[in-house]
Amino acid sequence: MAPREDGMETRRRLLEAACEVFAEKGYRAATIADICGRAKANVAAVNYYFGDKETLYQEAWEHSFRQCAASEPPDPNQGDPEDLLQDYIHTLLENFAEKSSRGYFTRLYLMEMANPTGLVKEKWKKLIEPRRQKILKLIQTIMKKEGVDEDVIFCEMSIMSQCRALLTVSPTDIVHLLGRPLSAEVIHRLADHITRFSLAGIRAIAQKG
Amino acid sequence: MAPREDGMETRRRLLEAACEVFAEKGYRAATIADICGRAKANVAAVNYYFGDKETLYQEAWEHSFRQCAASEPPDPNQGDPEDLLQDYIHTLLENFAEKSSRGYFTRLYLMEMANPTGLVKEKWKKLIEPRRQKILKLIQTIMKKEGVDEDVIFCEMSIMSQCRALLTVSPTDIVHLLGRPLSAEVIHRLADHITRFSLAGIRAIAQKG
Amino acid sequence: MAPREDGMETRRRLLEAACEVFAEKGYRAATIADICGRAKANVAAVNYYFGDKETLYQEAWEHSFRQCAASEPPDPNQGDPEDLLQDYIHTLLENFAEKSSRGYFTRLYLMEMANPTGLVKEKWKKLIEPRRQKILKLIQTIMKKEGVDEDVIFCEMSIMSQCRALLTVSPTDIVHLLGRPLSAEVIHRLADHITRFSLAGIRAIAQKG
Amino acid sequence: MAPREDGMETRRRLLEAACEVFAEKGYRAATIADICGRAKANVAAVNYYFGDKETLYQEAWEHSFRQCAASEPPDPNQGDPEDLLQDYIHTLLENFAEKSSRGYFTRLYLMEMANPTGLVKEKWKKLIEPRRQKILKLIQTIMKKEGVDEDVIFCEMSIMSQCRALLTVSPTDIVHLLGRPLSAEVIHRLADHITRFSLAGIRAIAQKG
DNA sequence: AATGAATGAGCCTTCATTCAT
DNA sequence: GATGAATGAAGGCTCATTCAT
Repeated sequence: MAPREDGMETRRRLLEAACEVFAEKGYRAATIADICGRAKANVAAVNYYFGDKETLYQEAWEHSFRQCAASEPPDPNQGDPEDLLQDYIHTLLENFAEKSSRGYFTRLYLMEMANPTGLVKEKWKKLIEPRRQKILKLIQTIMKKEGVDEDVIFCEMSIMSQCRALLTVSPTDIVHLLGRPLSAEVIHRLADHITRFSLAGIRAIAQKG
Repeated sequence: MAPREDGMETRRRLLEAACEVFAEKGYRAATIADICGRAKANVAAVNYYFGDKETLYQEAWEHSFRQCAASEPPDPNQGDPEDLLQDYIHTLLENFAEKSSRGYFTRLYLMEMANPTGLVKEKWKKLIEPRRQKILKLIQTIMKKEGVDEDVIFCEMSIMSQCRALLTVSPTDIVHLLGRPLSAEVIHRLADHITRFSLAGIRAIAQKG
Repeated sequence: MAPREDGMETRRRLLEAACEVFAEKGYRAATIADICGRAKANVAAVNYYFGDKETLYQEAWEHSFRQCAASEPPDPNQGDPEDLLQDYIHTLLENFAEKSSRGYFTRLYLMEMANPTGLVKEKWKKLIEPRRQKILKLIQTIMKKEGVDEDVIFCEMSIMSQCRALLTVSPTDIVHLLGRPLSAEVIHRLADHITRFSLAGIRAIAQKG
Repeated sequence: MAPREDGMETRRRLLEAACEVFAEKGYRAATIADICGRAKANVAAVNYYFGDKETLYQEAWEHSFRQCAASEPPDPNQGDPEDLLQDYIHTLLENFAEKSSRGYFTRLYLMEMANPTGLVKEKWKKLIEPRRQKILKLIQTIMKKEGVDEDVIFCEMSIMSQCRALLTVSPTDIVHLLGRPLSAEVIHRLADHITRFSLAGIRAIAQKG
């Protein structure tokens, strides 16, 4: 009945749906039936195209990461390091708040951190680590350090954990925490806050010795 | 083999096991059979003592929180606010790093934030909110503000999210991130880092106006 | 703590509660926990006093029957047979409509007919059959027959099934069926109807030959 | 061993088995495992085709009703009303006595009346009520009444409850009650009895005013 | 004598996966 | 190549019953 739509089209829809559902419910709570339903595909489609749920999750993880290219960290040499950090924080937070497909990855990422499935260790190394190295480099530059030492690592942790905080509050809690819904404007102010707070922190750490 | 330990003993064992399993696997992935197995009790014991899995989870949440009493935030009038904050951050991180039962709560807490079950809203209000208010007060004092405004809220978020960062890294990742296992000594240095970083951040925010 | 209240008192309360719950929910849906709860007794009490759920049901069956002594059928020689039948039908219907403990038996009886547990066959023979014989005798007298033949048996069935009809309509359905709640007055009119309808029926059958 | 009978075949077998088991044991006592066993299907088949036990019960209710199409009540204008009533009563009783699948509905119906699950209210309205209206009309015609008043409703109750009486006696009891197994010939005589008894009853009620 | 604690068996349901077409 | 049909394994929950005191 349905025209032969090249197969890869169904596969792509499954991937999109998987990102959506996994990001929404987490690995365990997400069901293949739900994913296939949203992709308007048969329940057997996941096994046909991906083999099993685990593989689908891994593929969805990478897929959502690729969609989210905007969060590519800046090269420390492309401008003033502090400005670059500020821009990156803003981009990251906007990305986190994003409801569209570009926002899936950040949820998948956080869930994996808080409640690891252990399924994406390889992807993590392949996709996350290189970016982290770039951030470390940027912070190192700001701190005017020779290499990436513990201070740099700690500062990166401080900055990134603040950015992630946005993910750990549910929309309803945000109203209570911040007294209003999370508008683009509040996101912007929060990004400013994190930047100002962190640059001061970085400087304090850089000068501590 | 030895029943009749007069009830509350079995109940206590179930609660301990529940904390352990929920903290390890999350609400969904945890099974009653696993919990009862570790508590050396029958699968029906959960129903007998708690009614259902949801109630057990809620009780485990509160139980693990009570075990974690060391995290009681300081009163802003009990000494120099900055010293109090430093002490609190140290206590918190030691608590977080704790592998024993006192450490369960922090994992349960983070999982609930990243992947909410929606089952602990009441407990949250009762247990978490009062402490948060104390921290806000302490930060407000440090910032020499009249009341708790957005700056104070953002600063609290910055500090707490840094402390929680310790939770979002799995033990194996820690080796890669920090280059060595998480010793008490590293925890101490990290607490120092967060304190120094955050006090500088707070000051920068307080003076921004 | 509780004073030693003779034990048999608890047993009696269990029996009352069992009648109530079995009549309300049927054998399967009734739970020992519910019965013991209403009797303010321990869950183990039923097994202690009655051995098991089946025996409790049988005892409750007989107990509720004994409570319901008003439905003792009349002796055909105690007055005008048609008047006696009329009185009996009225008594029966009032009994059926009864909400108090006297009304339990009629529900237990009907449920057993419609959905037999097979547990009360002996009780049935011992308690129900003798009454049935009396009714048959009464009808035989009205029909001026020499003995209990098929006509008499069929007439008894006709009359009793009409009386039982009251049980097969739930309170809410009654509103729709009869257009109003089942008041004592409607019960009375229904008893009049059944009497008039049945006496005419009996006469028609008696004269058919 | 032979799957792929193209779906509806297994579904049909489940429905048949469900009618059988529900009619035999009632809603609560019937188990999905038993039903699937008789339908030679996996326990998960019920969930696959019907979603849950409740829906299966509702579908079985309607299915058994459709099988039982012979019980369509007559139109009062299609002939002599008294003859039509006689024919209908005969049809009904033959239907009730039926041991094959056509007889399931009457048991399901009576069980629902005596021990309501509350699950078939909609089906009841859709399937039972229209028929009842037809019977009421027929009785009204016989009584030469202008409309359906309480007398008509009471007469319908008297007639239908007599017909249903056949259901409330178990096959073994029938031997004791009627002195012999329920042969087609006895059914026929019982139908004659109910007709004669009821027509006399109706006339007595119609003339009472 | 009487009871709170504890258990095992069974039920309904969910869900990833497999199979025949 | 792609899908509807079908299944097995496992989980949560209920409940009558038993046990130790």
